[in-house]
Amino acid sequence: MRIKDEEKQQALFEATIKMVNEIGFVKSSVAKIAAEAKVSPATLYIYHKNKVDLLVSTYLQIKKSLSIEALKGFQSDMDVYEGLKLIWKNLFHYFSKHTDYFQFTEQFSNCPYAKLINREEVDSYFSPVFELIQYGIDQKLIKNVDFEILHCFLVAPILHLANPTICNNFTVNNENVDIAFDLAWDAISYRNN
Amino acid sequence: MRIKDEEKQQALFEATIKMVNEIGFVKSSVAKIAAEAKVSPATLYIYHKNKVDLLVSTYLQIKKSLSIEALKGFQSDMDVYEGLKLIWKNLFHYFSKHTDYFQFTEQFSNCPYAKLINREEVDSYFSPVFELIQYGIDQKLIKNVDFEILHCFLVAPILHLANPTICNNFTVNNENVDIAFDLAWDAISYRNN
Amino acid sequence: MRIKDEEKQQALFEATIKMVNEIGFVKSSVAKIAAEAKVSPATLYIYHKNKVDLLVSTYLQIKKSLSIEALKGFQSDMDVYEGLKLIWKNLFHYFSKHTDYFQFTEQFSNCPYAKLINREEVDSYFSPVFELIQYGIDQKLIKNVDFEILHCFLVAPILHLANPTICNNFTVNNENVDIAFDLAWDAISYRNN
Amino acid sequence: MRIKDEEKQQALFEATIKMVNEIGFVKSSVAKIAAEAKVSPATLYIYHKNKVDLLVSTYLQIKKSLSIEALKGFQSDMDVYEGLKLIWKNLFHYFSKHTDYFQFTEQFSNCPYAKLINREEVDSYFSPVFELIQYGIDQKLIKNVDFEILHCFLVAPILHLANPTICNNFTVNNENVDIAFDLAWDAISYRNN
DNA sequence: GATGAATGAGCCTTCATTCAT
DNA sequence: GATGAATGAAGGCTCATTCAT
Repeated sequence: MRIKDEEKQQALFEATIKMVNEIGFVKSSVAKIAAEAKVSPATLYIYHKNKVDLLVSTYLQIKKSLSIEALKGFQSDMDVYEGLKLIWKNLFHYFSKHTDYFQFTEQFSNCPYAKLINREEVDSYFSPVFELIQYGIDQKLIKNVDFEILHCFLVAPILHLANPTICNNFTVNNENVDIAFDLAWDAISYRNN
Repeated sequence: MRIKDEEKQQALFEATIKMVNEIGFVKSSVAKIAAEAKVSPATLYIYHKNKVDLLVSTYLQIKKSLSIEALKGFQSDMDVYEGLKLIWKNLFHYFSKHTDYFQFTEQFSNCPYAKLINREEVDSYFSPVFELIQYGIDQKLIKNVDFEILHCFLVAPILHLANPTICNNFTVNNENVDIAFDLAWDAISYRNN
Repeated sequence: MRIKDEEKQQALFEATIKMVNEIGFVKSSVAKIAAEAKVSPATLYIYHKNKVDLLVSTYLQIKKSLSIEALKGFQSDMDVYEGLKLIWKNLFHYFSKHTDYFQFTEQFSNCPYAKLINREEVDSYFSPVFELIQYGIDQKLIKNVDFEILHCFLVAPILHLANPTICNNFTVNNENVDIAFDLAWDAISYRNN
Repeated sequence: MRIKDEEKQQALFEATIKMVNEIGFVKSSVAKIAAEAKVSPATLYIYHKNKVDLLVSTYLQIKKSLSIEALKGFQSDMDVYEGLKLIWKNLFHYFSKHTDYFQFTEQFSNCPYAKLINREEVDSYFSPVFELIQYGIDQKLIKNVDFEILHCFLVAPILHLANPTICNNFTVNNENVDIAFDLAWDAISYRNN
């Protein structure tokens, strides 16, 4: 008996992302993805129940790895400002390094496949961030407004600026990333003037 | 020669949006869209060169109407804060009223069809906003940072908060919209402490 | 607008029977049937909802035409012996003339597709025969036994003898058909010795 | 070298019959049959050259066991009437006990797989019956007509009445079986009135 | 002997588009 | 202009069979 080939699994993961980014969900057929992964279409079905399962699990795998990278170096006793800035920079770094992964998830979250995701589970990967924000609110460092508002000022700008499909006039470098964070911080933090 | 039927045109527009929102680009076939519009597939080709043309022109039509609504009541001599707030509220209002249009464009902009759009043209619909921001910078009311950064803090949060696919715990009402704008304003405006 | 083509319909009917007889249900793909009918696979789906519908409606059409041929020349006031003999001969004649139709129905009735048929409806095509048998019973010309037993002695032998797949040593000619009917008659009729 | 596992062999035999009866030849894939037998598809190929071989040998095995059961208690010096009646009852008994085996063979004999069977060989299993009929003819107890006619009146009714796919209004019990045999006997025997 | 992995070929069906009326 | 019929190509998926362990 042959054993399941980890390389094929990985090749399918990469091929899926590549094809979806290059030609979109609409034209990314199983045949093309399999060809890109140098695997038979039938083989794909050993690793995934069907096409949707392939796409969903690709998405989840990216989100998982993203959450790990996002929290790299983070400690729960960090200063709120420092903590959020670290995560902000980690996210930009991840998106710059894995533009392809990022593009895939953005396309995914904006199409009906998104409904197939258990949002709570994915959110749980990022719970330390949520806790940090809550701590900031409690400490009156962060405005006490609807959580989604805070969350969106901390996340949406990154997704926007790092996304070359949407925003192609922006250069992601240390300076710009720092500047952008300052805007985010000004948005959410208490002014004590 | 009979004249092209304005009603059919409109029916196709609405059907396209409905189908794409319900089942996504992937499964929205010409046949289904035509059926939804109560029109023959062949008829669709009288109004549009091909499927892509149908989608692209649907997108552009929405963007056009969006820009008109966004600028409703705006005057070029407006105060920067007031002007931006007006537009901010107009946008939220439009997205709440036309959730379906909005969803369509979000799905569109995040998939490869977006490459087919002449971005400059669409941006030109919104040029008064850009000019207002630039004026704010010149007047030292708004931070003098990369334009994309400012732009994204003014737009990305709206797209995030108003999008039920992404953000379903947020209630769009006057109070929340005002609060959110204050965060945006704090993000982009000069602090003079 | 083009109109539905009666010839294509008929070509599909014949092609289905031909393929199923030649290579069986297992290997009779939609592609092969369509090719045999000189029609695109897609065209088949204009005339039939799916493959099963094609097979079922082919079966029903044959059964309908069979019932018409079987009852040709039959009158309700006929002598029981003469009536049954007429039908018996009509059936043999039909099966000899349309061996292909016959083979198709036999293969169909013995496989799970048969479950999809509304038996009562098909039986209703043959109701005059059933009434004649019942009349024979009432007149004490035919044994008063379970109806299925009578029915099977009147039908099963024909299906057996006329079926070249099962019975290839038998020559269907007038003499043999008459002889066979005498056996059937002896089976079902009262002996008054 | 380990020895072939008799249990696996048997499991495949049963699984084949079960699947073919439940979903038909068309949908009975090797994978499904193997799964039903709790065996790997690859294992199946140790016991059978290919899929067709599996089906054919399943058919032959049933036919063999059928012939044994059919002739149980039969002796070559039996009275013609008694002999035929014994076999008639044995057949009904077998078909009632092994409805699944029976259904399989009926489906098999009516589809192109039947061509792969060496008919003479299968017939040879039943040669005592044929000899008995011939003896009956010689003794002028049985009509001297084409052998296939006699054969079909002795066999076709059983296959018809015992087959729930074709005939579902008939109750197989001792009384009905006896009555049916009387019809068969009346069909084939000389009348001496 | 036994097995799950692996596969090219083929399955049924739907696709975007054009034809003929 | 409007339409349902028509289609070759391609869609997702499963097939019978073999491979490698």
